[in-house]
Amino acid sequence: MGLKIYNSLSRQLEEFSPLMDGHVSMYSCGPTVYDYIHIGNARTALITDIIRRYLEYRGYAVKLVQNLTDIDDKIIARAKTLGISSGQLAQTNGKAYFEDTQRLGIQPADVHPKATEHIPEMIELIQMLIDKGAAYVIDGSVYYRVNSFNEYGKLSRRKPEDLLAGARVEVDERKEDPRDFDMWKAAKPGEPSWDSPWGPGRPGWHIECSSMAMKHLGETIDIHAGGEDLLFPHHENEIAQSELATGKPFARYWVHVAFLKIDGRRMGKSEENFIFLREALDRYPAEVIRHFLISAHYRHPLDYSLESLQKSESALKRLNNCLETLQKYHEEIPVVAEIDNATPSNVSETNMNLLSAIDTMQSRFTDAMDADFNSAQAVGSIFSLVSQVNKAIGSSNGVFPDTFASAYRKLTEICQVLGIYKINEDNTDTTAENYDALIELLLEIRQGARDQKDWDTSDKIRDRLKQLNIEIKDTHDGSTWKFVS
RNA sequence: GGUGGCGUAGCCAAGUGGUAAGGCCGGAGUCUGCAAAACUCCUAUUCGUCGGUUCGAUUCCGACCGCCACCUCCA
Repeated sequence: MGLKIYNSLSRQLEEFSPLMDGHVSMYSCGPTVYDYIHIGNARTALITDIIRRYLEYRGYAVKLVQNLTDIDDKIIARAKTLGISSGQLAQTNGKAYFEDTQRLGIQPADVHPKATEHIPEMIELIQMLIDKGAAYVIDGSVYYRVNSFNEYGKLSRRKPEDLLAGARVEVDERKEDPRDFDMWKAAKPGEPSWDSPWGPGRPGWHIECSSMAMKHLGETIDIHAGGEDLLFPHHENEIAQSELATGKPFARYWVHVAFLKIDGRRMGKSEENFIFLREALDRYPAEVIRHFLISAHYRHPLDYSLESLQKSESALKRLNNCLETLQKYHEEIPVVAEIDNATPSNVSETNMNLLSAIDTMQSRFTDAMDADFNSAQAVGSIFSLVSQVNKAIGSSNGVFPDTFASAYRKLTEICQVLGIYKINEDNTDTTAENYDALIELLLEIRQGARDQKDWDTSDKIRDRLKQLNIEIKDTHDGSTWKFVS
């Protein structure tokens, strides 16, 4: 059983096989940086991140390119109201984009090309299209002649007459065909511009992706991802430009991420119903937001609500509790010892069951992700094992520490692919170390009180520590503590 | 008008031509000095409605109802 991807181009689930054995080239349409990104934008970025992580987990070498649209009408307009330059605005928001996505645990792409740094490449591509008769110049702007590409509409399945019937197509009398779109926009007075053979101007949106994808990944790329709203016209136009220029398929697998909704409607910037990713990150740990965003399959709409985030928070707490309990086995058992854990004569049924549950989780996880990156199902496989582990810990008769250690390693390995466990682990540990001795002392005193059934003192210590976000649990093996938020 | 999608327990959400993963919330227990955590049991003979195909459909087909999106910038 291999990996299958739903290809928007064929509208079918297809067996995935990259152009070059073992290597995957992937392009993801990035943000237009006129503002911070909202959680809806983050969904697409996160799915891209997880597809990449999973492909790597499966052994592929992935090259991911994600563009930054740093010049367009909205940037110009926003910069004007703020009284700063477009460049300044783009730079500030571009920086913010990386801050936000990295807080969410999204790994940077291998290349993050900016439109303004690829003007010559775009001019070259436009010129090529003019030379081929696929574009025409009017008043310093260059338009793509949709009629010159007879496969136009193959991605979105739109027929010319359908488009014309829609009353919402902007009528520009200068264009030969209402469907034609601009690849180069002549600058109006006062607008930022770049020199070109057709006069000063700036690139159109679609040309930048064609040009930068081909520059960094070649004429044919394996996977092209983006939000479903980009399917038309953006991706349709990318195909038209690129394929007419090269005569080769532009992207082999088109992946489109469904919308994040809020109150049943699409979360969108023009809707003004969005929540910035950074706002959400201030309220919830990154893992919680990630868990929420992958709790439905990427091709299905997902509704944002406080309640949903809380559900994810509770679910993740369950996962964390389990892993924290397992962690000590992992720390006590050297990894090498794990290899030979088959055997002993006194091997219990619980132990056997747990071992097989670990294998089951592994294969169910892979099957789920192989089925067009079904993250919701994949998460289910993880929680099934969590349940098994908890039962085994509860009974704990005849379960080898090795088995628990092995469960810990497998679970954390899988969680890494989805990024739902300690993705930004680094700072908390040193803080914990500093507190360690101090809290151990308090726990010792408390244990003394408990031995004398002095519950007042015992509970006081627990309650006061709780106020300091330190939670104590009494178990059979003594008391444990941890930071909570 | 054109195109596409969705409707599964109180909520969120997988899934399959043979009778429903997982999570959350709630209730009752077990454990515990009490908490916390965990465990057990309870919570869909049923998958929007009505028909059809089939030995059998939630899963295939058709109609209908409801919701959403794209066709204009938007992940």
